[in-house]
Amino acid sequence: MPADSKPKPKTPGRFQQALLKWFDQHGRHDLPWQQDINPYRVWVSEIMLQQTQVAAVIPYYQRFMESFPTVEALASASQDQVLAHWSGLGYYARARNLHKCAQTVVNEHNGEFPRSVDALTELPGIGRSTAGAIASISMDLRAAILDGNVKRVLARIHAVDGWPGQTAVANTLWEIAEKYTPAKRTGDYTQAMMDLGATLCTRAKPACERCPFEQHCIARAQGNPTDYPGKKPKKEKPERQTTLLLIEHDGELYLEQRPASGIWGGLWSPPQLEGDDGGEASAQEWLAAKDPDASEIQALPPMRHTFSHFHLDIHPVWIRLPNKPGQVAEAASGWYKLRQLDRPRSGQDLGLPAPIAKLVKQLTAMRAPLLAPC
DNA sequence: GACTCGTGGAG
DNA sequence: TCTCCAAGAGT
Repeated sequence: MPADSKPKPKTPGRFQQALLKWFDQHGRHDLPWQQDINPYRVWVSEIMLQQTQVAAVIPYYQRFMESFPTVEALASASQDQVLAHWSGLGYYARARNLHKCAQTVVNEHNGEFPRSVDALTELPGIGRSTAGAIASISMDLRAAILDGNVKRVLARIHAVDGWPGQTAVANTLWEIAEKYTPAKRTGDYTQAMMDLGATLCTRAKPACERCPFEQHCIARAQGNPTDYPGKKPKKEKPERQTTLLLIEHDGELYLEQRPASGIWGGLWSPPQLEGDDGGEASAQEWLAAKDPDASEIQALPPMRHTFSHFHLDIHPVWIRLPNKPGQVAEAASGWYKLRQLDRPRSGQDLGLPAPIAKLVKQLTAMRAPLLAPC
């Protein structure tokens, strides 16, 4: 059934008033990015919050703002520094785009974020919804958003069928979102919709009895709010294997920087042998070609890791080079040498992927006596 | 439109 | 242990 033929909820004016009243009483007003609001702070928060829950973002946001309090500070930082602050948060293209965007704002916009949705969308990492959030929350412009919370709330109120990943469904939701977005208190309205979705109109157990729209929600009337929005079609996750070479020499672990794009782009990791069947045999082969004199090699327990679109079995191999590191050390001349194995996520100016950080921590625990901090 | 891109919490 | 998916955007 097309959304247009369905009964419509209350008029926009009533809708917004009810929502804002609820927001004033029950909304969240103490989040870090709701203090000292300006375009820079809101922008950083919105990027961090993409596909990431509030609780996970808060400590990252605070550390980030402490190190990069202004767009100028961020623009003049190195990419390694930025990625180090993002380490463990995931979706690292966000950090690379964030850095690039800061430099664009400083160099081409006089250090000021452009004051329109269209101009904001031109910037790297800022799409339609994030632009709407920045414009409405930090600039008090009338601009709509359509994040996961708003999609869920609107899909339920209007009983919009289908998965929002489909363009037609998304277009329908955008239309509704634009229609409801008020010209006054737009920032509060935006926050209110997200708060409603995050705290009350939740995915699994919506608290309809506390919702300001209870009497006007079609999905509630139908008795099946959790059927909205429609689910994403399932897909099989392919299996991948990798051998991770934990090469240690003279109390240091060798790390190489990953390619700028792709998974963990720009982050640092022990060298990987990708696409093989994994394990000690392939590591032996690799090592033999590089350094016949290598002393000790030991396979560690494999780690299974699930990404959003594939499974990865990591086969770590621990290689301890003799005092004369030979050709491996030569090959590794451009590599980073990690000394503070016990603190892979602090006091460093480069980023490590979360599973790698964990592994390094484990490795340290195994051989702590030999690798005391210098 | 279909893929790619992380991580941790919830169930 | 496994699936699902959260304040999406880029290719």
